[in-house]
Amino acid sequence: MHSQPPDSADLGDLFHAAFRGLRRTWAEQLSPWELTPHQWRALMTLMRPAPGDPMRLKDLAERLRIAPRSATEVVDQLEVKGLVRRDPDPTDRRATLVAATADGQQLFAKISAERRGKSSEYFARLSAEDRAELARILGQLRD
Amino acid sequence: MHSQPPDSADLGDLFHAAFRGLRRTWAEQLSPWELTPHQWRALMTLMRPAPGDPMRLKDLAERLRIAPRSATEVVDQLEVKGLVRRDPDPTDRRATLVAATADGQQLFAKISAERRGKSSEYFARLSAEDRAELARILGQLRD
DNA sequence: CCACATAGTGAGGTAACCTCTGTATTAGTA
DNA sequence: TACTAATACAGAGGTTACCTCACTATGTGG
Repeated sequence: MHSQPPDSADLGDLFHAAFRGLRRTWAEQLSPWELTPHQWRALMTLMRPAPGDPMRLKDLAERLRIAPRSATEVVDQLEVKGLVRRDPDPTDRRATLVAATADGQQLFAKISAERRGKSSEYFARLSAEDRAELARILGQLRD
Repeated sequence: MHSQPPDSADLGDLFHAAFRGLRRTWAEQLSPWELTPHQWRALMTLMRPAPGDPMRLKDLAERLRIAPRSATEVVDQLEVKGLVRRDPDPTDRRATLVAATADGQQLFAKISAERRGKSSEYFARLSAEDRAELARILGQLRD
């Protein structure tokens, strides 16, 4: 009579706890490089299509699923650190193209390697099956 | 050659997206009552053991997995709304006991009912099996 | 009784968002 | 072609949900 199935409250709580754990782990892993998880995600997104490939601020925002204004912000931060560069879009003078600098690309490679090597990955404690399962379920939630 | 397994970056992204969705959904559902998700979680936690049961601020913080100072804050907010009351702990004059007021209990009941009825629950789009699976996997992550 | 720990809070800070407004610039219509 | 509407970005300012550090009032163990 007491083993109620995981209701929404519990799931929400679990989700909340797990997410906070993920954030904390990321923050710790990134702290040696003085990058916040947010900045890392942005840099990663900029590297997605191809390492030096420029992207409009607006598109970056879309991929990060944040408001364009918020993309401006994170690009500002990365620009100050010299990891990305803003260039005017030659085809549209309203737009600015953002691209990772050589420094940015190097840092990205270094951190990626370190993370892969360390396997201090947050999700490492899950089996491969569970990771796949989690990805599948989260995919359903996103839609 | 293109269906790479969900690597950490993807999982992190999926997680991020899903969590933001959850937050947004909650915020929308709670907005008619002018409660933030955080406040709702705190109120819910206070109702956990038993509806009128007082709890030390410190214990509330522990259950919410936040710093005691942050619990002070959310209790302040709920107190202003009259949903929660602070009383001195008779057994320890350093401590304060927090308990949901009658208003708080009523609001909790009303919102709980509404949410259950509406089934506009964020996790409703998942099958029962997937919800259980998700809970199991998230539980492993929390440890 | 004295050192130390503990409970809560004031002060102040940060990350990661947001909206609203304004200014270029481009695109669509008449 | 003129003129209006939409778009891209950034300035200003706000919010949520946290945090640490320092302080005060208590309680506890030697």
